[in-house]
Amino acid sequence: MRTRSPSSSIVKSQSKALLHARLREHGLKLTHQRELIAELFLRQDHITVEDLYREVAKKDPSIGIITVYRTLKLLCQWELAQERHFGKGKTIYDNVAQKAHHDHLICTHCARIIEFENFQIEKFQEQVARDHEFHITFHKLELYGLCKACRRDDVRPSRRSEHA
Amino acid sequence: MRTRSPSSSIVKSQSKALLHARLREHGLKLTHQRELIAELFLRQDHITVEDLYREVAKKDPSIGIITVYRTLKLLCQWELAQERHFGKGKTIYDNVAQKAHHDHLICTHCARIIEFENFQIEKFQEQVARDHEFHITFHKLELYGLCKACRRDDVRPSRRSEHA
DNA sequence: TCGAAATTGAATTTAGATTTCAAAATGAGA
DNA sequence: TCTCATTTTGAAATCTAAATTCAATTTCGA
Ligand SMILES: [Mn+2]
Ligand SMILES: [Mn+2]
Ligand SMILES: [Zn+2]
Ligand SMILES: [Zn+2]
Repeated sequence: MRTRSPSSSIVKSQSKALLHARLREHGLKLTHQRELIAELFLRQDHITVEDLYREVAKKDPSIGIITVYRTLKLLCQWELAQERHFGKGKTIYDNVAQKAHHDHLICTHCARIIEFENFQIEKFQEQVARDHEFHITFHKLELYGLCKACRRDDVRPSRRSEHA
Repeated sequence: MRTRSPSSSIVKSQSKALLHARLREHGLKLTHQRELIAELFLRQDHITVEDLYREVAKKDPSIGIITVYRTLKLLCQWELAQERHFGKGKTIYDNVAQKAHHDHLICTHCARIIEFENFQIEKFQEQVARDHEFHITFHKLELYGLCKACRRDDVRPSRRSEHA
């Protein structure tokens, strides 16, 4: 992980300004729903619609999950978010507002997601593409397995079940 | 692509023997539905349930798509098939009966899938894992872009629409 | 403040996949 | 070859994530 999310109050003011700017650019309206959803989304790294909806509902239970879907779609269009499909489950939205391209290590035991980038891998990807006269526009590299914490747990099988 | 599917008649007899052996091992019954579905599946590289169902229906329209789902699930359990989720669309079933691990180049224009393997990339993946004290159990590397044919077409925009 | 235009939330729909269940088939043993 | 317990099948129903529809509400520039 290269970038760390800045402190909550900075995120809050920055994300509000960012959101307002993007909305104006596109002739869209600033609603309190969009404001809250974007603020909570931009405060974290990776989240599902369901989980973000739950967070949103804590602050304003009148907001519908469908508005969460729609707001995340907007954030994707503006490249503040990116859809990810790890495993076969629900879509995970990656907060890429302060991040460059990166790939992921995904723990199949506790669902932790670790970000990384490796330029050597990317160079060999280009080599593979050249060999096949292929032109890469984007790529996904996902490494699944056990994170540091879950590897430790593995030697104590009794603790396995306390993980998601 | 390292392995090429052998000629149809060899595949047919081989796949029937293979299927029969696996079914016996697991105390399951050899039905003509399973025989046809497996034979047609093992004859190609990558296919969706829908497309395989269409192939099956040409030979025996009485077979239900649900049996195609169920048979592919069996083939996956026996590691003759593997589910892949390219893009966000339907599941693609990869015929891995004669293949070792490999990754994919996916053309976003014509949907062509090219298989490759690159040991240097895999080595750097292990390096990344070591850096994060992570233990990789499996991975996915997908390179999206334009294949050789579609790059050529791109300089003649009028031909674009003839592709899927 | 007004009012056109955008946005919202609930209900409905879609799409892919899974589950349920009665009828049909398979195949081991007689 | 016949019997019959067990497995398998196909259709329909169900499930889940996500998209669409639409009347009511909100936003924001004039
Ligand atoms: Mn990420
Ligand atoms: Mn493949
Ligand atoms: Zn873990
Ligand atoms: Zn192509």
